[in-house]
Amino acid sequence: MISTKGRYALRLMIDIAAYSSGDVVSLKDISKRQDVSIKYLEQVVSLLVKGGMLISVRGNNGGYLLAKKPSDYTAGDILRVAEGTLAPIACLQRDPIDCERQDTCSTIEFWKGYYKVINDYVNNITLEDLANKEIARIGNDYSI
Amino acid sequence: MISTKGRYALRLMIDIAAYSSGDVVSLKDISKRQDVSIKYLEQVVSLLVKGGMLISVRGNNGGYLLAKKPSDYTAGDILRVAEGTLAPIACLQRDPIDCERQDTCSTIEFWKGYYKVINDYVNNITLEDLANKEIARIGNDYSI
DNA sequence: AGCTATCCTAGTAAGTTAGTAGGGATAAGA
DNA sequence: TCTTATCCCTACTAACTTACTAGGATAGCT
Repeated sequence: MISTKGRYALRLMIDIAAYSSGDVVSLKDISKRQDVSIKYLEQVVSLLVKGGMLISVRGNNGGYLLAKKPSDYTAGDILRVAEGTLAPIACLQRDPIDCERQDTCSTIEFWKGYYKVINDYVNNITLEDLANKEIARIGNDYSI
Repeated sequence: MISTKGRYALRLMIDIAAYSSGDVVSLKDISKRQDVSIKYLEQVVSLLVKGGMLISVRGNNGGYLLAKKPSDYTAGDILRVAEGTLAPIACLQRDPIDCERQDTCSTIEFWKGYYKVINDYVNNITLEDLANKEIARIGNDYSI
């Protein structure tokens, strides 16, 4: 299963994409909207900064900015930075495959295919796609 | 990630499909071929018997038999019995979805799609497909 | 009865998860 | 310059999961 690190990372990126209008977004605000403690978000966001997904601005009135346009991130990029890997089994984590049983393994092709459908899915959904849904939702709520 | 329970369950089912010719296959033999301890296989196989995937025969010369034709199992059937669920996030485990944030969740549709591509993949590969590859491999090895 | 299987329950070391906690560094604004 | 809001970094921990090992009960063939 995808851990909270990956799930929160995705929500955090969507939140920044949806609520930033060029200026920084603080963890305090994200924490309120996403209902996750600032302290835990700090750890999640740290992975995203190190992974080049976000730019941080320190000091008073600091916060985070997207490093790229929302359309330039895929869900896969974000999840891989937060989760480490999306591989279903350990021996697929590295390319070329690192497994001594490889030649006699009756399931490796099956797992490669499994990994491929996941990658094809997450690599074809952008942060823009996800953020647009969120923006639409916020819009709908306001209009009630 | 898929745990050893799921991975071994798949290999165990393929092993039985490939090596049984109507008669039972013992854990002792599977253990040798798959290089997994009998004691651990006992636990894996127990899930498969309870899940209706295998029929067990006790006593001397006992072992296990497929409950159905190899073409009547999908990889998904086997993995779900061994792993419990293939859902990427907890709130998708039950249908209908069991999550209080559901209406305001900006990622639920993304995760539903993620789950769907996995299910589509594993539900369209049968044990027969997997066992045929293994049988071909054994054949190739013998012919060297 | 004895042998060889499956069956069932318990235990456990190591690792992971999902956080909390404390304090330091930095920069804007009063 | 001082305060304060913010990010940054490390450590800690309770609960859970994983990947087994171990011991003994049960069943059935010879």
